[in-house]
Amino acid sequence: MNLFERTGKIALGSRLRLLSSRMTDDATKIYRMYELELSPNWFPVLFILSQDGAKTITEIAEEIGHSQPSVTKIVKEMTKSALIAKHPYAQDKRRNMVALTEKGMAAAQHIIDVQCKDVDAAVDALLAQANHNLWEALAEWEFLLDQKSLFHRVNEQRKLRESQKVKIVEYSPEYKEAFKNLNEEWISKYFIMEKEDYKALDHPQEYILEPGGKIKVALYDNEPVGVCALIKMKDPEYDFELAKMGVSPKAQGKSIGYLLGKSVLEEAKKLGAKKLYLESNTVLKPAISLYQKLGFQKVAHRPTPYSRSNIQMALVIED
Amino acid sequence: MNLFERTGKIALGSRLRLLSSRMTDDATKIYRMYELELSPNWFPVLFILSQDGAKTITEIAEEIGHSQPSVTKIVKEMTKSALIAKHPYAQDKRRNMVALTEKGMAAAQHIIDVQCKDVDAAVDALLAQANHNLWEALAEWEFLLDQKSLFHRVNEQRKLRESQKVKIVEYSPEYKEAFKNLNEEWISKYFIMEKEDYKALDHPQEYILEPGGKIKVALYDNEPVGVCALIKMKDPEYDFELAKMGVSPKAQGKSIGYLLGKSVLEEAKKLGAKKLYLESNTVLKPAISLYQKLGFQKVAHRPTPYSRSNIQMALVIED
DNA sequence: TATATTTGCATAACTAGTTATATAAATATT
DNA sequence: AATATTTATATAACTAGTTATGCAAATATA
Repeated sequence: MNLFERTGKIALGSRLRLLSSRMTDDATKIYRMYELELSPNWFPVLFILSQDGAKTITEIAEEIGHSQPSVTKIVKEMTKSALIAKHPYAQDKRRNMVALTEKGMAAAQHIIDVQCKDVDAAVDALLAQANHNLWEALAEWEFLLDQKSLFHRVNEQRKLRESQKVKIVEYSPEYKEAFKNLNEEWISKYFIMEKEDYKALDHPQEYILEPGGKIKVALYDNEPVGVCALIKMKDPEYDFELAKMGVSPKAQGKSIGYLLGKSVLEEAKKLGAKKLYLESNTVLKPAISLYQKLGFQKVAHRPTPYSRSNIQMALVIED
Repeated sequence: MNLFERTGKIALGSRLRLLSSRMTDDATKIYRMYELELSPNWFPVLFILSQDGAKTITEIAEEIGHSQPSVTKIVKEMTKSALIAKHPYAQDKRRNMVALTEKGMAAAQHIIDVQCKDVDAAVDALLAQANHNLWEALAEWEFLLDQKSLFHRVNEQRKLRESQKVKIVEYSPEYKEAFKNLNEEWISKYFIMEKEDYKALDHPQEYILEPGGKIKVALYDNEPVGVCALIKMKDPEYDFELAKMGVSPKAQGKSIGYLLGKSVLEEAKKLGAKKLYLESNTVLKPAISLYQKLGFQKVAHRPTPYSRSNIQMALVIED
């Protein structure tokens, strides 16, 4: 069986490279057949100059999707072959206006009138023989990858898979140590532990659960890797505070924060909460964006026992 | 507008290269994300060794479609990373059996079990979003190009286009010189001019046309570039001999010989001929294959006035 | 107006492959 | 058995691009 059928889609890059090198090799032969003394890789530059007239090297590079040094090199070669001439640009001495010479124009005209037509016809005949249109498929991929890169897409898949291995469970005393450690880790990394922290982390039973709050624990391979608390508030406006969310840096990239948040939100809904509150600090950018993703929005400042808090957010729970 | 839409299919190679380099760049990032210390271009070697066990460098190169030096290089790098070990092969000291180490096996297993799955899922999702299936299209192109290369296909188109500029016309005295020159050119290149040649080439009117034969001339840009004669035979078996076919080397690659042959065959049919004959020499390989393409088949030797003739062919004209 | 930043281009060093060629071992031929 | 050819691998030189970096000119900013 074909290598690519065996490896699967992961070899798509290789497969494209192989086909493209095959085409490039044939291109060399094709150019030789038409007896124009030019190298196939000059074509994009030749074409763009024949259509758009004089251009700077940087403009050409942008237009044809090459790097600037690549165009510099091609222009140098084409200048040597007298297809191109450089014209200094009075208004801006850094720029070199690059334009086709008479010979260059003639070559471009010939290649466009004759060679392109033959190649077009040959490729069209090939496309007609195939069930799946390669040309259109390439255009679609360019478009889709512009919107979201392959890296981005693979990363999403990875997260999805990893997050399926994460289990969110109810707090029980066996997680007491994890609850403290996972929070202490980030708090002492960015700030310092405060009195209020010790109260809640050392005595979750008394300070969180008994007053009517909840704690959720994220397990990965049965190890606790994330925690999040829902703390009952004595406030006419808010029912609960989302707090003490900590995720192990070792377990990042598995959407654990999101899964914990979602689970806590569900819990709040079950408990009949109407509005949730949280406090954070703007240096914790990933946390803030997670809160936004969960639906929290910034609210005006209100008194807080934590000195690290410089942003407050709220979420209205919908039915 | 997109460059590729402007240039047309001639830039297919460029388009493939650009997409493949985009994929390769992302592949580097993807490999980094999975924190396996391996380079994406090692993958085909890693994969094939994990599936097929030990192999020589040349075997791997063949399997994955790379050149042997490319595999030598990859194997060297992978050996340095302790993924691969070389085992001398007792029966043949030139060979190096290359196999994965424990570490290599583990890396392969991980990449196949985890990374490939994520990439597969991401690519499948992409393919599902597109109307034209890139993966299938690539497979089809590989198959179609195996059958006939792009160069071959473009050459066919060029010939087709060029041959449309060729006009086949009836002989008239203005072409007398061309008739002689075009034949003398090839005869004196491969053989020497014989008495019979001078008779026919110096006096086409008397020796060919008046006895009931025909001469056709191929014009390109209104210049005679090819000639072919149909000579009446005094033979119970054959009606005409196809002879004195000459095409200018400058006008090759335009299917002129074929067009002349077809035209002469049509003429013979009009004249009620049942069977045609020709004599040639096996050194003239393109001519022999042209005659075969026209339908002529080799027949047993019969007396001939030409010393250069070492093959005889015949064609039965169908109604 | 002096200074900092940005821009356009050239150059160097790198990448991932290629073809051409050298060398030694194995195999075929005389 | 000696010699010629083929095969397996290594190495060198090339290709067509890339990124990184430096320099000078132009533009923005203090």
